[in-house]
Amino acid sequence: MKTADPELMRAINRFNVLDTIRRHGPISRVEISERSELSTTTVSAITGALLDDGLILTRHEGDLRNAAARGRPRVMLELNPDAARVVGAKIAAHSMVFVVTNFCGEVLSQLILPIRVNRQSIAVIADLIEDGVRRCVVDAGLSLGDVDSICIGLPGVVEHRTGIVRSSPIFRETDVDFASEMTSRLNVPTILESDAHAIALAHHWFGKARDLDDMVLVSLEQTLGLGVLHHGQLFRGAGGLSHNLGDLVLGIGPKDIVRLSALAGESAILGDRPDGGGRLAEAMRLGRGMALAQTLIAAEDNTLIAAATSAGEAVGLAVANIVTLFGPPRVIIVGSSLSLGAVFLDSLREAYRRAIPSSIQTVAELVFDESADETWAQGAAVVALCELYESPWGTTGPAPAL
Amino acid sequence: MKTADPELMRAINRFNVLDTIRRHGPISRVEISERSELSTTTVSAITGALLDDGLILTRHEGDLRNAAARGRPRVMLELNPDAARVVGAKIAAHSMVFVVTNFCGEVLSQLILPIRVNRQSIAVIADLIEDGVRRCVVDAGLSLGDVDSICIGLPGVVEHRTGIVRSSPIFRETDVDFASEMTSRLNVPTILESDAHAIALAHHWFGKARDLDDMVLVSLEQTLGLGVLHHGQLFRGAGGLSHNLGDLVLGIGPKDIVRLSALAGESAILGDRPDGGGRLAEAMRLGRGMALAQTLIAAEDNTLIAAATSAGEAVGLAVANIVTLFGPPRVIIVGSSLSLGAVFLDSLREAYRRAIPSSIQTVAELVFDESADETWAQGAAVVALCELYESPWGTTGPAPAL
DNA sequence: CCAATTTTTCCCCAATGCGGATTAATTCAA
DNA sequence: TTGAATTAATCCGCATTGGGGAAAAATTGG
Repeated sequence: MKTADPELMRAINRFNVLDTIRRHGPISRVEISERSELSTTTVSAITGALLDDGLILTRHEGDLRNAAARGRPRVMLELNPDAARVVGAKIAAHSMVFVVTNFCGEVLSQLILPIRVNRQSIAVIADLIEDGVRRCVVDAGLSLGDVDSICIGLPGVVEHRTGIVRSSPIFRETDVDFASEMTSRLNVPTILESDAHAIALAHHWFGKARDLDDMVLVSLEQTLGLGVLHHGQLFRGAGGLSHNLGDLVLGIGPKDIVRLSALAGESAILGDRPDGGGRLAEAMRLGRGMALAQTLIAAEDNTLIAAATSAGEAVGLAVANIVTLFGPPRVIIVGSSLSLGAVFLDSLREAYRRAIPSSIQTVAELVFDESADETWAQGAAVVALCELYESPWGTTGPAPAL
Repeated sequence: MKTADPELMRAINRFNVLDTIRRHGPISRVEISERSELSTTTVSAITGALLDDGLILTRHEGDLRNAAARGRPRVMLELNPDAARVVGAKIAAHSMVFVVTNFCGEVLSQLILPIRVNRQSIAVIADLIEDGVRRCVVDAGLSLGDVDSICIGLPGVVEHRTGIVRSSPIFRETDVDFASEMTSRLNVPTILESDAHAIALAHHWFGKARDLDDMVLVSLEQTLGLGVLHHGQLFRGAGGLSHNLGDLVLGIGPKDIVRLSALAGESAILGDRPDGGGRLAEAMRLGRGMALAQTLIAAEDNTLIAAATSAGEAVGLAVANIVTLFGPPRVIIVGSSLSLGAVFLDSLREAYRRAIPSSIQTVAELVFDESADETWAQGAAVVALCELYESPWGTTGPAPAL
């Protein structure tokens, strides 16, 4: 258990104030005090320190109170966008996306590399990522020295705490200490996170969960991932494991176990087609599988429609089970499989409707979101920013260890 | 978000010290200091306050160091068993169990009432519980005034935070504010908890999870429940909901959804028998169903063996899915269904073995436990004690509000 | 009986958050 | 233009916390 010294107290309140400023745009000290339930004195002290550290800025306008406001006008505070820069990356089987963001999480530059990293050696993948990071940083008009932190989002089972990739569809090996590898290559603190966790946090900051501190996100990419937000924080299982949704068992067939990934994984939907496999296989290899599938479904490709339908059904059941376990007010479903379109979605919704127990029917709402590629990378950047927000920084406090 | 004042800091450290003393028996101040990473000065101050408050006792013996220990001997500290008394209750369909425990959670008296409360009105159930609590307290040689807190463990979906029973197989109504009802009846602070959460905490304090701060417990009673311990605390979903495992979907049949409760619920295993239903139905009504089932299985009742087998299979799959999601180091499985014996257990283990993904095959170990009835009630008592431990109490601090 | 050793406490310090008084910056009315 | 009213932000002093180092306490070994 963590010992509670004044330093911790400080860190907690400091983080709360900073987070309040981030969430509620330009905001006055009084309002921070109301929202955070800290006294105005304390807020003043903390914002003073944050100003000294250059993490926030004052702005003498934008007071939105009743125009007939008497008295001393409020000074609005907002994040200093230039207080830090981070790099976020999303590595998928057929593409890599990089973004550089400022302290607010706003994208300064982005780089999409449609490169197949699938099953390359670790060294090659690390090379490609290193290159992508460096290029994206240069595109933003910066150098690596200006970057405070890097976060790489990966599919699979990623141990955030230790920076080890337990297993990932894009790695041949397991238990790879990839965070250390990238940190020493780039000479910038680099952390890892599951791609599902990254996009979940992106939705909490910018997307469809801005208003919620509890929610669940299901990502349907090559790998099926899960992100659980609990009291505003990512719920990382014991030891910081991410969740690997594809391994969920949906039923037990006559001969073997039926897993979710076997019904709803990208390769399950698109692969193993008796006819016309050539084009689709080729598209899949290039990461364009879902786009082509959309076209084929529009052309009433019955094999594919059947696959999409059963995939939707499987995901609907899995989501219902997750809602049963976690009872979140909202479930956000993202990922490339959404582009399969109505066939998939209707099937998913219908299966969910049937599977969700009536007692919690109204608890959760389903939300679908087809995020752009860079949103995923932005999510990774947010993971990095979160750590910066919590770090001690600054002028005050005993050890400004940086 | 909670504001971090000195009071909170105090509360955290105080709780840590108290919890360390509870867990590690008679223990010296130095050792507390080592374990909690607080300075000896702070430990001394806190233990001083705890001694003043009468929550702990000194003992001038039992120093287990090297006998040839020089210097001032350590003074051992331990919980004061008489610092408080709580009542824990477990309400099931066919029986109620009450215990009175001391501050250590040791049972002072217990009362088992084999009464069917199933589907009685709320008022009648409340009457029965009130009576049970009063009797059990008297049995312990106490009066209600000596009781500091009461916790009632119930099957179903229980909102601990608000004290509302969302749905329970023993209640006809839903959304019952049962905590208020019992508090006003007994005039002692009364809280609720799901029975699965209660037994999970009991295992953390006294049972098979003493050594772990992360684990999952699956309870197989009339209702199928889940308790998740995360960093030493019960993981309560958003809003403090308990989990209702029985609603999990295991597959989708040709005509309808197949839920876990339909395969592994008590009534699913024992009910709907074409032959010999009379005796079993009668036994079930009296809550002796599982005991009789054990006998029948030993006598090679094939219908029942089949039911137990498929129930085990279903639970095995569900447990595998839960391990996939939470990745706990240990899963404890408890509940009356365990008494079905090897048929059930072997089937469960085999299904689990088949269903658990190979990547996390070694993460979790399965442990089975047939706890006595009073252990469940003791778990409820522990829930009550946990709240007492966290409450401010005492001589120090600004407001000794009691 | 004294030295050595170990535990526990005492004294003082730095840091924190808070309450009340004070200062700052503005609007409104005369 | 000036002063009163009003609201925001800060300053000062207080209580509380935990921590470090010195001192006291309680033993054992010679």
